[in-house]
Amino acid sequence: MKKRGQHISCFTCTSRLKSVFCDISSEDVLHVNQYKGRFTYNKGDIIFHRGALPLGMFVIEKGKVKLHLPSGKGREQIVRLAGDGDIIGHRALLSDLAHTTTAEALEETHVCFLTKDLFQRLYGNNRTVHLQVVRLLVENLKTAESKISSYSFKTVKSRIAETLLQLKEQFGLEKENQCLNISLSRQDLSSLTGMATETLIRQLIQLEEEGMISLQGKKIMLNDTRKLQQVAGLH
Amino acid sequence: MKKRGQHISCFTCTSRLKSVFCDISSEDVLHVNQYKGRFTYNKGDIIFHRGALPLGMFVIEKGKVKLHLPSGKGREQIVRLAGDGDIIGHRALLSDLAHTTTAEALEETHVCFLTKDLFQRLYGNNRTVHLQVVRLLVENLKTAESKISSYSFKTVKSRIAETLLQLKEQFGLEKENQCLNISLSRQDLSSLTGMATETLIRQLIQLEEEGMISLQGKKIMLNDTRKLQQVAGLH
DNA sequence: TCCAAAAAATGATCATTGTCACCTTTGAAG
DNA sequence: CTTCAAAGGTGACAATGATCATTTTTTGGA
Repeated sequence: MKKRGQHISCFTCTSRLKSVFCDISSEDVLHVNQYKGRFTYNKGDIIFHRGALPLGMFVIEKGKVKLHLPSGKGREQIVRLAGDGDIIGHRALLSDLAHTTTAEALEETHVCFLTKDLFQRLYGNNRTVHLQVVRLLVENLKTAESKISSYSFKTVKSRIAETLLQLKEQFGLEKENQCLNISLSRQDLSSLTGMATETLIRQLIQLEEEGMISLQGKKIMLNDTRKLQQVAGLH
Repeated sequence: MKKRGQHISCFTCTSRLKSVFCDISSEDVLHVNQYKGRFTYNKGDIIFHRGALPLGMFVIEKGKVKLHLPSGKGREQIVRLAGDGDIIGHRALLSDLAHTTTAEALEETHVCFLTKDLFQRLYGNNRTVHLQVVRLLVENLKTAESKISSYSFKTVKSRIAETLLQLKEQFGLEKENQCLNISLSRQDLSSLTGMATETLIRQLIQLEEEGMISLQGKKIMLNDTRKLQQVAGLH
C-alpha cells in the first residue's frame, strides 16, 4: 500500500526539471514544495483505478508505472509506461472525468501528489505548463495512432522490435550492461505489444537466435539496432 | 482541387457553435469573419498531407473528412473521421510539428481556414477555447487507447459492431431512412476497423443475415442496437 | 533453506483472418 | 447509350498467432 514519504525539495528535484513543471516561477515552486503530497508505492500497488474520480495528479519522482485497461478475461492492455519526470492522472483532471486507465507501480515508485487546485494554479500561472501539457497530449496521441496502425499492419515480431526500440528511446540503457533500463515481465511485455504471452516468448527467443537481442531473465540487451529497425519497419 | 469559396458569416454559422470556437468574444468573431479563408474540397481532395508543415488549421463547416496514415503497401489506416463543427490540423499547430496524418475529403466539404496567428489569437484570448481544445485532445486519446485495446482483444466482427455504433454516435442517422448519416466505401470501412476489405465485406453480410443491420449499397441501417452492443462488448 | 506459487518456456493443435485469383456490379465520363 | 475502371463480392487456401495443456524455472516468504 501507499506510504507517506519524506519531502524532497522541489527546487533541486531533477525529475521536476524533466517534467511539464520544469519552468514554473520560483514562487510556485515554493508553493508546490509546501503543499504537495509525497507517496511511495511498492511494486504492484495501484496508484489510481480506472473509473475513479481524480482528486489530483502525480509527478513521478522516481520509479516506473504502467497505465493499463483491463479487458474482462484477465488480460490487460498496457497503453502507456511512465518513468521519472512523467506525469500521470492529469488527463482525468483536464477533462473533469473519471480516470480512463488504471495506474500500477512496476517497481518501488516515489511520486509527488498535486491536488486539483494546486495543479490548476500552476497550469494557470505558467504559460509553459499548459504549452507543455498540450504538447504532451499531442505527442501521446501521435504515438497511440501509430500503434493502432502497427496493430493493423505489422506482424507480432515487427511490433516487438518496434516496442523494444521505443523502450530504449523512453528509458535508455543501463550504464553497466547496456541492457534496457526497464524490467518487464513477459506478461507485461505481451500486454504492451498486444499479443499472447506465449507468442511473445517465442518471438523474443527468435529475435535472440537471429542475433538482434540478448536475453538474461528480464534483462534485454539490444545488439543490432539497425536490424531491429528494419524488422520494425514492415513485415 | 480546392476552390476558394464564398464567405459565410461566423456569427450565424451553426458549425462554429458546435466547434471549440463556440464561445469566443464577438470581437474575435468579427476578426475571424474578416480574416478566415474559406475553401471547398471535392470528394478525394487532399486537405493536407502527412509530413507537411502546417500553415493553419481548419474548421469543417459542412462535409466529412478522413484522417489517415498511409502504410507502404497501398493500404491505409484511418485514425479519425471528422464532420461538421470538427476541427482538423490543430494538432500540428499546437505541437509545432508536421502533420502526422493526411486529411482527405470524403464528400464535398466546405472548410474555414484559420492561419496560425489567427488560431493563436483565439486560443490566447478565450479561456474556453483552450479548455475545449484540451478536452478534445483528451477525448481523442481515450478513443485511441480504447481502439488499441479492441485491436488486441476483439474479433473482427466485434470491432465492426463497435465501429458502426460509434459512427451512429458521431454522425447520427438520416431522418428519412434511419440509415447511418455517413457513406463509406467498403475500403474506407475496412481501413477504419483495421482489417482486409474482403473480411469486412463477409462480416457485414453476416451481421445482416443475423438481423442486426441492413445494407443497401453504402447505406447501412442499424436494426438491433442492443444486439450490436452485445457483439461489440466482447467476442 | 525450503516450499509454494507465480512466471517462463515448450509443444501440439486449430481457428481466425489475410491473401490471391477471379467474377460481377456500379457509376462516371465521353 | 456505351465503355471502362473502380468498387463490390465470392471462393479456395495458407499462415499467423491464439489456446490449452504441461513442464521447468524463478521468486519471495515462512
